[in-house]
Amino acid sequence: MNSFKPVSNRPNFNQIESEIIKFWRENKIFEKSIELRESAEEFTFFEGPPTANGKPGVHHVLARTFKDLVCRYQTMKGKKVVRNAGWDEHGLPVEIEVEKSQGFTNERSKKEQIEELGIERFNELCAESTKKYIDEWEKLTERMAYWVNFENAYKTSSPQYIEKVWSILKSLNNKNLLYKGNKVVPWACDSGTVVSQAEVAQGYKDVIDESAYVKFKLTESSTKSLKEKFSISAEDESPIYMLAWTTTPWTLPSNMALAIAPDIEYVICKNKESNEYIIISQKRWKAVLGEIDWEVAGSLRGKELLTRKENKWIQNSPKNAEKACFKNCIDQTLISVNFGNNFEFWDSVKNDKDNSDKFYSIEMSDIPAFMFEQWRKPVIIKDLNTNKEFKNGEIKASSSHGIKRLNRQIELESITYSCLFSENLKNEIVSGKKSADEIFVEDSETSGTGIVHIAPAFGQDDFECYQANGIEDNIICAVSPSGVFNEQAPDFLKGQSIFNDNKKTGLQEFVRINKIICKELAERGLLLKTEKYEHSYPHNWRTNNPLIYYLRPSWYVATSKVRDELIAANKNINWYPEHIKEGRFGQWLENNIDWSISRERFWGTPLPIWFSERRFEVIGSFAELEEKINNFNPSQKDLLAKIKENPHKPLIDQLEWEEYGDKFKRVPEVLDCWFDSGSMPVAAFGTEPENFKTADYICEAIDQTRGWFYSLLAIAVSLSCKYDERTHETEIINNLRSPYKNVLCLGHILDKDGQKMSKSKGNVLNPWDLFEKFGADPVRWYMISAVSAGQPIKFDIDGISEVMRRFILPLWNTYSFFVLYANLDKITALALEEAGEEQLKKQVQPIDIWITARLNQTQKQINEEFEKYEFAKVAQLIEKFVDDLSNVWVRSNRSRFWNVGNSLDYSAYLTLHTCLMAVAKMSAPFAPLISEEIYQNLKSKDGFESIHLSNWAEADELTELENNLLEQMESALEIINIGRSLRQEAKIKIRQPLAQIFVSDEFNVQYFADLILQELNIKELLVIPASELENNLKAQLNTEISPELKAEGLAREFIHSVQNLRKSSGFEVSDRIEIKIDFMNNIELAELIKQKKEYIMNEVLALAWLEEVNINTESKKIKLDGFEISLQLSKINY
RNA sequence: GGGCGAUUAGCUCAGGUGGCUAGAGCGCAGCUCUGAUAAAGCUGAGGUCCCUGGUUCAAGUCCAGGAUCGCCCA
Repeated sequence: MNSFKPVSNRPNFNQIESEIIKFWRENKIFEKSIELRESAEEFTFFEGPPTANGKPGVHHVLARTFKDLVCRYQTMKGKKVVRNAGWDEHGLPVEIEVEKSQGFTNERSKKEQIEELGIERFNELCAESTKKYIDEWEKLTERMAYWVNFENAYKTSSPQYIEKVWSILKSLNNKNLLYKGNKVVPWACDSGTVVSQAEVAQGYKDVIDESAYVKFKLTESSTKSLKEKFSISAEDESPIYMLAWTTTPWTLPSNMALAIAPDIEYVICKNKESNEYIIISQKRWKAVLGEIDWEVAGSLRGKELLTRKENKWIQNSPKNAEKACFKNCIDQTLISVNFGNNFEFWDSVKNDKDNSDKFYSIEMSDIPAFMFEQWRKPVIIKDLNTNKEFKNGEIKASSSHGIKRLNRQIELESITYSCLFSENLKNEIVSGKKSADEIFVEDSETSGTGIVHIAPAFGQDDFECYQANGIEDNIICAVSPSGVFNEQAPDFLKGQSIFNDNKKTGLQEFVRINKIICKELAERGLLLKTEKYEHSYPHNWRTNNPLIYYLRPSWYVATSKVRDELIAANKNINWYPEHIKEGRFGQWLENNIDWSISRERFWGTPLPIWFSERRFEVIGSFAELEEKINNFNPSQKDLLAKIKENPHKPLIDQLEWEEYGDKFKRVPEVLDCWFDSGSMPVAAFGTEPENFKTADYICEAIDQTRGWFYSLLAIAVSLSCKYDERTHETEIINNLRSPYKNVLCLGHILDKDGQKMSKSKGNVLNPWDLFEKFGADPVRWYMISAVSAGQPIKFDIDGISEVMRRFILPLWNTYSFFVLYANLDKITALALEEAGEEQLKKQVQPIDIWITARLNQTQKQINEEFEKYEFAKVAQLIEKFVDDLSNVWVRSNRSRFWNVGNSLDYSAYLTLHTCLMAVAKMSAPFAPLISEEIYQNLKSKDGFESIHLSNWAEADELTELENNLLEQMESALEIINIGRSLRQEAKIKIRQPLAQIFVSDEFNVQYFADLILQELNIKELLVIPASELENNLKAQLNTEISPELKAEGLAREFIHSVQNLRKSSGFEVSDRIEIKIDFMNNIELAELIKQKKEYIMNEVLALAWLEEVNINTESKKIKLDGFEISLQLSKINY
């Protein structure tokens, strides 16, 4: 009977792994791995919920590999690692999937088609769609050996989850961080819906529109002050116009401002006949106005057009930003090391024309140190208090160094102009934060005028420019959602559609309305000219009608109010790779704007906001809703009961009540699904919003910096803060903490040529195929070791084969070697344990201690790298150890396992057993299946039920002897290499034994001289002083070959030929043979060979030796020392 | 347009805080060993460290500018 289960040396990992998985399932090993640690410290992991309405792909395998390995590692480290799955069930992707499956056509509005089907039915289909692939996901997850609890999975569409999300929204509202605002979105007037960005991208078409050059007349006072600036006589009473260019004249009735850019050069031109003045960019006046009728009367930069009123620095934090009111300002960005108010010093530094290196010393605690990020001139600033030096360019604004970004606010006196269609109303010209050059093609030579017409209702840039410049008036939007001019429009437009149908195509266009508006402007003397302009314009890809950008009401979380707190919370997060922290994620936080959380869609968490004409109320739970209904509309009790089961649209939209005269209805929107998943630290655990749970570890791909990583942090931080509307201060009311401590941010998977994987390119890999061909562990190992985590990975199937050849198979071969001989020697795991110390002491050899030391060393290194999340390095270290084990230790100790009736070499078995068990354990988080297989076979009966229930190994300190042996082995391996190259140089094969090797005394070869002699086939090793070696060599050979050595060499040469013949004849290793030899009259050679006859026969397992002349049949000619002889082998039974 | 990352051998990738002759695996070529036998080892060739400037005694590494590729956001 075998002690160990026999191991195939041609393993089918797919099958082996599947059996391990079955073993885990049947014995509930995953459950036990948590129960076992019941009272242990917790290590919390959050699973980012995937949308399960598609099949999982290799990128999911990648993320899950890295999720799993940390959890397994921490479990083995003794932590209790609870990990529940999660499903993101809401959102647009699900809706689109259902639209497709319903065969909704593109010709008609999808909104209409959904309403035709019924929102109730539609949402039912959405709910079903998310369940469709859950089975597939669970199977793949199990097969790839990702341990996660599906039974306790959180689901974002479950009533319990939705209720907790509501409680968050209510809490945010209580903290004054929820508000209703506006957002400019792509809008389809024909179907009355928002169009997603992805759909917009599909619908761009080239169209020709009538563009207009429009004259905006300055008010009297602005005309006067500008004339002063341009040194134009005050007696000249001609009007001044600003010239703006637009491709959408239909937005002109909604004009609210003009934007200019600080650094564009503007000219004021005078018409030679009419004497009127026009301001336009210097680069464009000739092309637009022409030199025939116009001449330049002066020029100024954009920032000089506006009068400087005040000059101050402010910190660009949301609090100050609000107070400072960015009205009409030009700002420059500085970095402050220490906040203060001595600006003259810095201006003088900046204006110093000397370009040589300067050393400015100041006391930074007293005087502010501002550094222009854009400074070209090298400047070193020394803080006299701390003696710390700062170079400009070295410091970047980052909250982590206490260095803040400052803006220079130059408040400007505004220029005002008369509204186009109502001379009594005035608008302003703005410049500064978001100005013309950012909105428009910067100071173009080919189009525009350098002055941009701002209609905040019809462009995101316009809207931001308007808001950023702090103009607080209500936004004019003269067009209704259906595309008809409303009561805000001038009389001649009211009630007219902005569209007309093209007579040929039947499609909508702006041609008619643009003509009407231009005609009116011309009559008012405000139109310079029109021009046909061809440009790319977004269209509704379903109906082919033009889209407009349109201001829609939207609900926001005021995350910009907690920007500093977000940045502060980020400080305590460990990011892997580290650059994400201050880079991609940090930058994103620094530029944080309010989060628009409402979506005009159907399938999502309904916003729990009910509004009346006077106010709105946020409902935080079903109980609150019940209270409202009980008190104010008991007739809907039954409805409410249904809603508690399924709180989705459309049912919930019917809930309404009248409270002391206020009629409350629900807002129709649903919630951004990122808010759902970001709520998970509260909603998945059912805690109170402020007591959200914190993960020790999360892991997703890099696209989640703007997705889940952000939504988690934004919600958690907002819940920890409160905004005071009166003082405009944000106050931290809770411990400010991030909902996660460590984030591993993975790169994307690309195909082997670096192309994105996509269905259309046909380069998508199916994980199942990979598992079947290689097994899950080799795939996991490849993903971990191919690149350092965080880099994009070029996924190459050949890379998996390489992992197989480089690591998995050598490990497996070593394992199979052990089992093969242990079984022959009837050694059991128990016997090894019992033999223990004493046997070891008797039989231990230096090389055993060496490999154990290597093991210890490796363990120590990987423990360190694991803590640093350097998993690729861990894999590398394990690979190197297995290489040493297989190619150094096993290779030179094989004979110890060929027990020929002697006493067993327990030390050899013990050493190899120890190493294999240790490798299995250290690989267990990466390759959980194969390591389990090895563990199960090698463990003794009272071992752990599973390797994943066992404990992670700590490294012992190396003893002096161990350190010494590590060093000696390095020397020995080096000498062996030198010896081999010396042999090659002297053209003497290793088969030819040599008498001596001389080794420099710089090497210590006390313990491994035998190893060197064995590997190099040399009889004697002599250590001599380095000075006695020729040519500074570190070792030298005695290349004299005595007749005795010659005979031995020939014998080995002969053996080599016989072995090759054995192999090519297809004999088994253990087959016994008969040799027939024809020496072909080479008498001397024959004599030499025959001297070693016994040795040779023994080596090649020959039982018979026949010397014949003229062997004909099947004989094989071989060359030996330049002479030819003939051989014939045959198998014999014994 | 903005942000982030990457660019090192034929291929895939390592190379904190500047420091000997820039490394590994694969591939290629040559050689070797074989009682782990469709396994294994050794040696070699192969580099303008993307380019240009700068700092330094010293730059793959730091700084500035540029090129190309990728990702994210407009």
